[in-house]
Amino acid sequence: MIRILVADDHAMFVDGIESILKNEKDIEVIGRCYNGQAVLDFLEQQEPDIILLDINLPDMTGIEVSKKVLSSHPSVKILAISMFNEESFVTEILNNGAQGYILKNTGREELLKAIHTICDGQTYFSNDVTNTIMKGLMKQRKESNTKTSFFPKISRREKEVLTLIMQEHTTQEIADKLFISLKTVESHRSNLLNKLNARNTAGLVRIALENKLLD
Amino acid sequence: MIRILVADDHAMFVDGIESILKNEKDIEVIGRCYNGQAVLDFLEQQEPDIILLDINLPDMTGIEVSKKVLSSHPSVKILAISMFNEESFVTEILNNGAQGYILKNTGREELLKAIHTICDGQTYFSNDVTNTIMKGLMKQRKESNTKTSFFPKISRREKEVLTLIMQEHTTQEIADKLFISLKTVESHRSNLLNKLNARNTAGLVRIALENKLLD
DNA sequence: TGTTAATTAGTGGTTTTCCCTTACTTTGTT
DNA sequence: AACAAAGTAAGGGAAAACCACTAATTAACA
Repeated sequence: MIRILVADDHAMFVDGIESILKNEKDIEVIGRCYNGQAVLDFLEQQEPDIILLDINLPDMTGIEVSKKVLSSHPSVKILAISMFNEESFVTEILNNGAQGYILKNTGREELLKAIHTICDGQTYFSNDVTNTIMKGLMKQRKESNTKTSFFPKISRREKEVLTLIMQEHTTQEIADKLFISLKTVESHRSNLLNKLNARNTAGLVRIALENKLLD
Repeated sequence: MIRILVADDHAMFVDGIESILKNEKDIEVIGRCYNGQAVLDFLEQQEPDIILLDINLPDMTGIEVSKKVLSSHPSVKILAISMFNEESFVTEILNNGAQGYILKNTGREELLKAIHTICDGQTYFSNDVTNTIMKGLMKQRKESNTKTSFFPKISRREKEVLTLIMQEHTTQEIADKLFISLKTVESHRSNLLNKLNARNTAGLVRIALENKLLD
């Protein structure tokens, strides 16, 4: 028997879910919650196998709920449900412990399939969601390519200096390694700050990493 | 008519693909290549609609081939094919322009579906592959949670200071923002250097970004 | 209710980084 | 070849970061 807790602030939707699930012999809805706090309170009393968790609850986001639930009850499985097929939502909640993600327009068949799959310890995502994720993966490429071109070109020497800066070497150490004067390295640093629009070393390192200027 | 170039160093496999495709009226195999350079040479003469690209070619990786092909022929679509359902391979080639990724144990039906889908400008991934990606997405979380534990815990205040450091603020500015003394911020900086095992600001920022200590 | 960890702040000094300016050299373009 | 633009190289002086040490107050937690 799979014991399920439904967490969603729209009563109508919760009813819909329940009416779908009550015909299933091996599934039992053991509770319903209309906000995040109610979920946490419920877990103090009983532990369900799966939580059907809407990611847009009134008091806290599904991500917060997921985090808190798993830190106190790590064996509980979470199936995220949402109106929105938004890449940021999906990745966020997956990175915070959800075993699956389905959309609210999901039909009866798919809902049952998702529940059983997750109960078996596997993961489940509806097709729309996987498509979104995949597109997101590929979008990264285009964005990083266009972003990179915003910066002026970094010269060979500047790249060497920047690499050594990121390896935590001081200006003096870099000068010794490159067999040039301390003052020359300082010039390169200064030019790097201008080119990358950074105020100091912290910005230099951050911008270099965020834009993958080295490699 | 969809014009296809098959690139794989295993002749047997290329034969198999061709025998599947020759029964299709709307698909024509216009060439076969046994290494990456041959693909680039072929494109000088003719431009296919889709390249079925093995990611393990003898002379260069599928990623390199994909990069070069798309920089000179951006309208060509690439369907990556591989023996291995390895997350790193998949994400790598998706970030370098492939429109799809299927495994070599893929059947006739799925191959044709993938070709048609990609030809329509959409993307296609076999189910095994999407599962792998999704698992990878979730693994990030676990790994980062365990990796993080290598470092001593960073306190709330230290986190605030670190955030402001990464935003290129000076110690004085941070002190003003947090309404504490310059010397206090210096203490926090010093503690951060110790905790994260960094020699200077550069290391602080790099380690913080590489290990996603903030968010 | 202790004990530990965090936050705060100080003295006083050293090292490192940053800014502004000046040359000389390389590179690319007309 | 001529010229501009960019790269490389340095100097002095100011600002910022780092270091070692001490130490009081507060929060966390078992």
